[in-house]
Amino acid sequence: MLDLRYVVDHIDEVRAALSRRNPQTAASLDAITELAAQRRETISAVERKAAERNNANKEMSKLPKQSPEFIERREKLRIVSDEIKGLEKRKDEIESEISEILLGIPNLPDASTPTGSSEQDNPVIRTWGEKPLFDFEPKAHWDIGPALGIIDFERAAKLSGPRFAVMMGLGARLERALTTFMLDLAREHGYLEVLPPFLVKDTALRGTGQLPKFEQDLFKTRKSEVDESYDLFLIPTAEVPLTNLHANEILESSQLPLAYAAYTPCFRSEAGSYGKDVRGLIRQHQFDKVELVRFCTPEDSPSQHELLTSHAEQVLQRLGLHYRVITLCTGDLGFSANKTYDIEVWLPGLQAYREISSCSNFGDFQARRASIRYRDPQTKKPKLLHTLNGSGLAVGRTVVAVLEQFQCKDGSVRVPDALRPYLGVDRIASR
RNA sequence: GGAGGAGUGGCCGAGUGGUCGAAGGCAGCGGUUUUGAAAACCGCCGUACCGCAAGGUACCGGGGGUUCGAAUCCCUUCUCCUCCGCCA
Repeated sequence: MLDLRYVVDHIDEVRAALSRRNPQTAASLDAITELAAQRRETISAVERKAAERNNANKEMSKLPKQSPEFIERREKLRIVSDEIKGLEKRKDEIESEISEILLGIPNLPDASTPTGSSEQDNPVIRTWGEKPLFDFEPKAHWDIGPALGIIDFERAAKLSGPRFAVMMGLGARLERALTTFMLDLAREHGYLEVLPPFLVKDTALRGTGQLPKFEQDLFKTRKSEVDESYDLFLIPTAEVPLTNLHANEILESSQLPLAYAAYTPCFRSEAGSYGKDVRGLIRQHQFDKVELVRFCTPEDSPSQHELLTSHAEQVLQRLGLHYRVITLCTGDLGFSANKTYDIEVWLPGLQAYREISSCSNFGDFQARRASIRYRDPQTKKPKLLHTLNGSGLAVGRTVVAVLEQFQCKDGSVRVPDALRPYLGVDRIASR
C-alpha cells in the first residue's frame, strides 16, 4: 500500500510512476486528492467537537448530580454527542473509501526497473553456465518422469483432477532431497529455518498484497457448511506466513536484517491460465517451494535484494544447472514489488528458459499493509522497514530442470554431485 | 464439544462510571555523585492521526452498545490458561 500523505503530496510523480506499469493503473488515483481533503476536514470537525465535549464533561464531573444545571447541560451534551457520532461515521466512510482505493494500487516501480509492456521487454542481465549439449534429442520431463516411474500424472488426475502430480520412489525422494539441500544451504547463508502454518487468515494475505485484489488465484477453505466464519486460505507461497510473522510489530534496529527460510507446499488456483503449461510439473495447483524472506532498513534494501538473489542463484550453481537472470520490466512486475529479478533455468526438453525463482524488493509496500516497523536509532521513532523475498527455489521446477538438464541417452538421469549425499544414489534409472 | 478463569504501556502489575493515557515496580535513556564501577538520587521514557505551530483527538485483545461521560456496565468475537470429553 502506498502512503496516502505521500500520494497526495506527490500526485503527479505517483501518477507518472504508475503509468510506467500500465496507463490504466494511474486512473484509480483520480478521486484520491478530493477524498483526502474531505478526510482532513471531517477529522478536524470530529476533533473540535470531541474537545468541546471533553471539556464540558470535565465541568460536569464537578457539578452536583441532579442539580438543574447538571440536567440542563446533560441535555445539551446529548446533542453534541450525537453530532460527534454522525461525523465519526462520515469519517469512517471516507477512510474506508480511501483505503479501498489504496489497497488496489500497485507499488511504484523502482527507478531501476526498466519500462516495458510485457515479458518480451525483460532484459537479461547475466547468464551462468552453458546449455548442455546432447548427442540425442532431449526429452521433456513429462516423458522422462513417467518413463522412469517417478512421476505419475494420470493417477494424480484420478485423485485430484488436472494440474496435480504424484511423485513416487526416487521422484518423491528427489523432491525431498532437493528441499533439504536448499534448506541446508539457506541455513549456511544465515537464514533461520521456519515451518509455518499452511493455512492463513485473510489479514495475512492482505499484508503481503494477495488480497483484496487477487482472491481468484487462491484456494479458500471452509470448516463446515454451517461455519462460514472460518475462512482460511491455503498459502500460495511461504512469503505470506513468513512476512506476516512480524505484522504489527516494532523491531529493534539491532535485529535487522532478519532472514527466514521455509519449506512449504504452495497452492494456487491458476485461474485464468487455461491452456498454459497444461503438461508436466511446470504449473500445478500444489507445488513445493523453499522461500527466502528478508526484513531490513530502507537504506539496505537494494543491496539486500542483490544478496538475496545471489543466495537463490547459488542453489542452481551448486547443482550445476544452467540459468540466466532477468529484470522484470514495469509491465511484468508483480503488484507488490518495486523491483524483481527472475531466475530462469534452462529446460532443454522444452527448449526454453523458465522461471525457477523470483526475487523481489517490496520497499515499504508490504510493511505498511502489515504494519511492520523498526525503531530508527537516530530518531528513536518507529519507521516502516523494507521486506524482500525470493524463491530458493521452486522445488517442482528444480526437479524438472534436473531431469531435463541431466538426462542421458539411455533414459536415465545423472544426479548432480551436490545432491548425492541427500539422495543416496548417483543415477536415476528405470528398474 | 462441555464447565470455569484471564487478557491493561517493552515486561510485571494497580485501577470497577468522571479529576485515568492510565498508580507502583522492573528494564531502557540522560544527568548528579565517584579515580573507575556499583549503589543512591534527579529527570525522561507508548502509538497513530489532525494541525505551520500552540495544541488537540483516538487507542486499556477485536467489534458493537448503554451513558452527558467507559479501562471500569452490557452484548458479541478472538486468544490464552485450568478441568472433563474426543482425537493424529
